[in-house]
Amino acid sequence: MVTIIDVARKAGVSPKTVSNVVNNRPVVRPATRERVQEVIRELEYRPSAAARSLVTRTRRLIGFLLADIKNPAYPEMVEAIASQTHQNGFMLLLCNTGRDPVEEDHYVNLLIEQQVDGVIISSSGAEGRAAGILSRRGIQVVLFNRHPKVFNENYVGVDNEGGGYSAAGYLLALGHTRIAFFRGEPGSSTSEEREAGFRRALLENGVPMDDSQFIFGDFRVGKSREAATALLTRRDRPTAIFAANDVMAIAVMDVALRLGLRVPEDLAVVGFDDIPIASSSPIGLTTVRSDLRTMAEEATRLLLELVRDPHHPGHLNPIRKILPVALQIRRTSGGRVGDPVRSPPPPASTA
Amino acid sequence: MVTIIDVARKAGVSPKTVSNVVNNRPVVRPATRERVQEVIRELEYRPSAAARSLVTRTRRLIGFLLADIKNPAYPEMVEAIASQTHQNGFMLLLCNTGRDPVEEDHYVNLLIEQQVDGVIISSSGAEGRAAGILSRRGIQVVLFNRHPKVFNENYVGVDNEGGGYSAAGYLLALGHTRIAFFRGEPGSSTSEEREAGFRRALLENGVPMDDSQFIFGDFRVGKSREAATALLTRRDRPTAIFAANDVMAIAVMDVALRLGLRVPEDLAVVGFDDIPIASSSPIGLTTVRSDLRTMAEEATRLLLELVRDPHHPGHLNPIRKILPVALQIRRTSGGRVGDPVRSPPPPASTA
DNA sequence: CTGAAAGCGCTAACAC
DNA sequence: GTGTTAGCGCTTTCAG
Repeated sequence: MVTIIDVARKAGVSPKTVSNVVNNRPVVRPATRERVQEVIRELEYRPSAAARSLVTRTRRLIGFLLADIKNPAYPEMVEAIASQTHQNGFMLLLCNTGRDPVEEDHYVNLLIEQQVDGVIISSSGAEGRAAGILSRRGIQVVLFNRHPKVFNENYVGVDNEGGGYSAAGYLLALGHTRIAFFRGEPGSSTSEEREAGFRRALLENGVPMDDSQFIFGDFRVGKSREAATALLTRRDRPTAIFAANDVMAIAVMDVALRLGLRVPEDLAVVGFDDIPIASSSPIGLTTVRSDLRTMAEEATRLLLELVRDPHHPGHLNPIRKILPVALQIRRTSGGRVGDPVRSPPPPASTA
Repeated sequence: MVTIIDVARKAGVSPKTVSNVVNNRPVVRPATRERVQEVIRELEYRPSAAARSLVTRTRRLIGFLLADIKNPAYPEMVEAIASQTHQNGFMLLLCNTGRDPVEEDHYVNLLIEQQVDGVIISSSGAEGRAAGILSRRGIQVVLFNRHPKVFNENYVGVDNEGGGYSAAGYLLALGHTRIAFFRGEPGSSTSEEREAGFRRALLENGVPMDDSQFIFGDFRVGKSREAATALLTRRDRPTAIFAANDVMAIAVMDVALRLGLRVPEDLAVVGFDDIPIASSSPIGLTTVRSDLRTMAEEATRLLLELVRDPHHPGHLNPIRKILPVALQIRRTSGGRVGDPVRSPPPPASTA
């Protein structure tokens, strides 16, 4: 392995000078810098991150602790986080907990051992242990997208309550009164806030609710399909479903179609997130759009600021940044209930 | 920060003993081990990965260099890779190049500086520079899913040629003769191999081909939509399209529907990968299924073996593991060309 | 089985 | 501007 000493020797300077060159410190005479860089190129010298961080106590490493990368909402966010951390010279450690608290703890330990500079947390733990453990170790933390029941860390998310409210409001305006709500995992703040908005809309409109219309879908396909099947084969099945995320909404559509129900004529479906596939015409999902990319960028920017600036206000007073959402009306929400059935969707429209 | 010395002092042993305990070396007397572990818990000691790897020269870090995490085929694979690396005590550095060679080079440099133990490479560079640079540095490398034109590294992939052959064969058997092929990015081995299989099928069946039926879709939605629009508005538009991946196939469906074409009656569509959404009933995409999870697991296992075992045969004779694929017939490929139009898909079947 | 000393590759602090 | 010295936290010899 080529070390800084080898470079120094060959360039006829001290190791410190090489270090100064590598770190772009402007104290080196141009001629010297040039010579050193030449030797670096020749020897293909690459500084050891381990050695460097042992002394600087900064690893240039960011962790991303997330619940489930298979949720199609994530890749967009991962890309944004990756690209921004990379631009700033940091590398990204991906920690996919699979919603397993044991895995999460293991990841937290590894992140501490790696002495990462900061962690973006978007995992499930309703108790929020990870954030606490990490920040007590002096590791910067930003809660992202979801948050524990009570928390005192910086947080970037979207207006879930408002989104739930406008989705439900829209379905009510279309004349629906039997609307089911598809929950995510228990304890998930996103699901609970979306449900809160949903409930507020129904309450304000004097539409009665009962427990049977609140279903657990678990944010994933498998469980959602079971739950949807049970719901849609009931005699008093709802005329509309608002799912706490798009994955579940699409699972509901899937089940409905297989049961011979037409979407939206027999069942209106609304989701949340606006994942990429939602806008494709075979799906055409009406959904609450959250700007996943912007949210990810905001969170990353905030984290990097916290890492770099020890006097950042976020160190004293946790910042809570809530981004707006917007209802995207597409095909699956249909028209007014009781309207004459409109011309079917594209596949048959040319028949 | 609490160091190994603090623990040693408090436990009344030498640092070496603490080290032995931490690394589960069976040379410590149980009583001593117990006492040390107690102190570790009390002090919340976590060994510094930086310090450790400075001396052991192993970072317990794996890099994953990939072209575009937004391709829905990736999350499944990322999950498999992440879970397996994690189980083995490694962390995963995610390097999303966005198909940009400059970014790729930058990532390669960072991976070298981090002295990662190994890298799974699934990025675009047709020249395969990354793999060469890394392995010359003694970093283990496994090519994954795609590969450069010429290469001499371990490789895990699927039978793209065979998949292309059976997809095309199936469309031919249905009576199609005007079949377009949607290419991925130029130079991508997956796209080229799939095309090769497609061509072989047409050749063997004596179906003439001309350049106009080979279209660049670039593996992404935007470009694919443009290309599909151009193709489908031609007077002699094809009756079937085989896309080099599912994302492009769905983009084609999307465009077709918007143009008022029925899928599959007016246009049969076949994809490649079998991404999760492909099997949902609103999509129902006929596609060549590759077992993404198994492929990812094989690649990770091979890489970890190479990292751990300096005598692994893969160090001498590069291993090439090609996994089988299987055609998944669903809705979008339709029935025989010229057959009386069958009853439309579920949405209208109850009308 | 445990302890002492050396050193991994780098940078911070201080000389010059 | 540049060189020298010390030491980051750990593991690896090698003694005991």
